[in-house]
Amino acid sequence: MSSKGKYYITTAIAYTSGKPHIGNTYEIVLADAIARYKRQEGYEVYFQTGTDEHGQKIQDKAEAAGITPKEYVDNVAGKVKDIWDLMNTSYDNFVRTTDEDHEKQVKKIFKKLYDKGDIYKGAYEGMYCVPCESFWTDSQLKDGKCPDCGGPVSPAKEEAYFFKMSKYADRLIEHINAHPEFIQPVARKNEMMNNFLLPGLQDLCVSRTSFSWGIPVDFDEKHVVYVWLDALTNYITKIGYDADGNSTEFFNKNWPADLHLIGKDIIRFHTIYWPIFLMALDLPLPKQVFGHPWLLQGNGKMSKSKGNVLYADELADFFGVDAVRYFVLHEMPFDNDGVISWELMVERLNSDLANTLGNLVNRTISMSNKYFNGIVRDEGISQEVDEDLKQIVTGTVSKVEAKMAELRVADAITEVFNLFKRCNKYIDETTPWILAKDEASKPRLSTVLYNLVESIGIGATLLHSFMPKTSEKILEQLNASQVDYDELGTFGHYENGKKVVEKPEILFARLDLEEIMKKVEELYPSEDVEEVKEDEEPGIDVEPKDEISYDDFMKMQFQVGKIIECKAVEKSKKLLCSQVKIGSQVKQIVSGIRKYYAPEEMVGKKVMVLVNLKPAKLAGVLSEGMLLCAENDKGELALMEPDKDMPSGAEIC
RNA sequence: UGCGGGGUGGAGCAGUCUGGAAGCUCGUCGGGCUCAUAACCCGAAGGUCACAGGUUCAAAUCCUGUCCCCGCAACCA
Repeated sequence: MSSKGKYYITTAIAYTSGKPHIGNTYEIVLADAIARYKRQEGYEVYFQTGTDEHGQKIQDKAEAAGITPKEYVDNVAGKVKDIWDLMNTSYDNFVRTTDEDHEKQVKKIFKKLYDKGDIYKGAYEGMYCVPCESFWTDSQLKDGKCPDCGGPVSPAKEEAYFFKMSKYADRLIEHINAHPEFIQPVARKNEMMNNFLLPGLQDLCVSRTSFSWGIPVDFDEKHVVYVWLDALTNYITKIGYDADGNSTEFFNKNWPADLHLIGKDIIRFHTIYWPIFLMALDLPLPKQVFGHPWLLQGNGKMSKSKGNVLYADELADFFGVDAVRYFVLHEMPFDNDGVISWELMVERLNSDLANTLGNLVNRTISMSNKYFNGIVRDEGISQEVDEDLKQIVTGTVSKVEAKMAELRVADAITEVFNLFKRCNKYIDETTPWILAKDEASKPRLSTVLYNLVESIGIGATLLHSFMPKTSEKILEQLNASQVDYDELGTFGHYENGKKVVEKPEILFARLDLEEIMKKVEELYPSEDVEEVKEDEEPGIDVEPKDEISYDDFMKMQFQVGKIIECKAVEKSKKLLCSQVKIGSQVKQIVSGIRKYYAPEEMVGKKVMVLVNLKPAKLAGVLSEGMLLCAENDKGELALMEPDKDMPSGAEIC
């Protein structure tokens, strides 16, 4: 097979702040499916992935763990790589932003852009919180205090380097308009244009002095290169780019990238900042950036604090690697977030993998053994019904190809499974068990089984990009080899007279949902705490605050307030504005409880009020106090009402 | 409130750009079959395509307005 040219594909590099969950893993599997398919098609594929290892967060985490940042990222990068390997992903290069060659080039790139005048030294201005070492804009401040720690902030300036984004904006707008395929899915294009490009780009801060775990700016060592210029450049540095003009042959061959596969949250950085960096370096832009949707967990977003994070390795323990690959590849909508849960996994595995595919292979091999001792031979006794089968089977490759060209991987898999479904139907149409009863129809039966084996062989070949191990297992059992890609549109590759394996191996055993759920609960005992309602309430823990003195406590005035009027704040989704009678006076208090209380039901309630809180405006409405609420771990709120009736104004102490 | 996404048979989605017989998967019900992992095959029920106007011979699709949901952002004192 002659080469169709090069294909350079990358994933985003994973941030090494912790072990990647199934949502992160989805990206590498998706990239792998595309890479494998392109290879099968005959492209010379280069597939790069890796880890992003600098930044404050990592420095902090390492410090907390009492190890050096490098030790910390070595550990996490190892975990990332282990999961990528477990998922059987065929990357060619696993890069790390702490690699020496990368760091060297980033320094050079920074210098080059500085010399060119695209990077200039300026100052980052804003309100600064000393303990948090963070800058905040006025709008980020909470009541004039640091939103993180609530401490005081003061105006400050931090010296920083900036990149002149605006200089290249027009060129980028032109490029995006001229290349509608550049940003995928297309809907994202308008988002980028309307939100960022057309209103005018702000210069981007590309250095920091507030932490040290990064690549130093080599002509100004107290600065480190800030994330994007460090991370994005891996796409060029790690294939041989040299800022001094001595880039390798390999780089010249592979750049520009054919596809950057990334999450939808970082589309902006890949379709605006990255192209502009490349323009500044006089390099061509990547051909396509695809921002894939998110994989979410059934009951809400995956989050570590909720303890409902799914990890690829745990899923693989239950279902096997290829089943997990199948799920994430097939169940993700093209431009909508997808959902994963144990229940859905079991359902897909049973209906698609066990029933449709596994059972098909199993029954075909069983029949071959039963009727012909495993020998597969086309006796040339064709009937009309064969034609439709052959047409579907040989037509699948072009359908898959069309879907893959649009990166619609889920649809491509569906096409492959349609082939298998057609085979199941063919068995019913030809009723081999009836043919077997009559010696005279044995030749026909032989042809039927040949057609099945051949069809499954073609299907298994097409399945290889998505489920490589399963594909190999099927071919092994058929005693067949992969059909050459260019031959997939024709029928009759299986060599007459070959023998399938004697005992078919179950590819995917049907699973019992209840059993799986039982095991899941054993694995996550914390989860069934929620299930057991009858038992004593587990209670929740919150972040402890610093001890306060009795004087501190006495500074706060709590009173019973009676809500005499309440309405929704129009400009807001969350806020209610209440008139609260406290003794003889009436205060207006705004609270973010609209989700839990209707304005009508608020009226008449007697609630606990923090009275002497400094008034502030919320959504433009003045609020002169705070209605106190209890909050559970889901963030649901409940007002505090006195246990016995108390007059408004009664002090709470 | 701003930006974005969405509202299509019980569930999850496609179809909307480029109007032209409402489709897929799962589930449910009925039937068939027995080679196979209680699987496979066939059939059926079930939808005012959020709502209201408009354009058109024709609208899920185009235009106008409204309602609801989700994410992000601002305010959740």
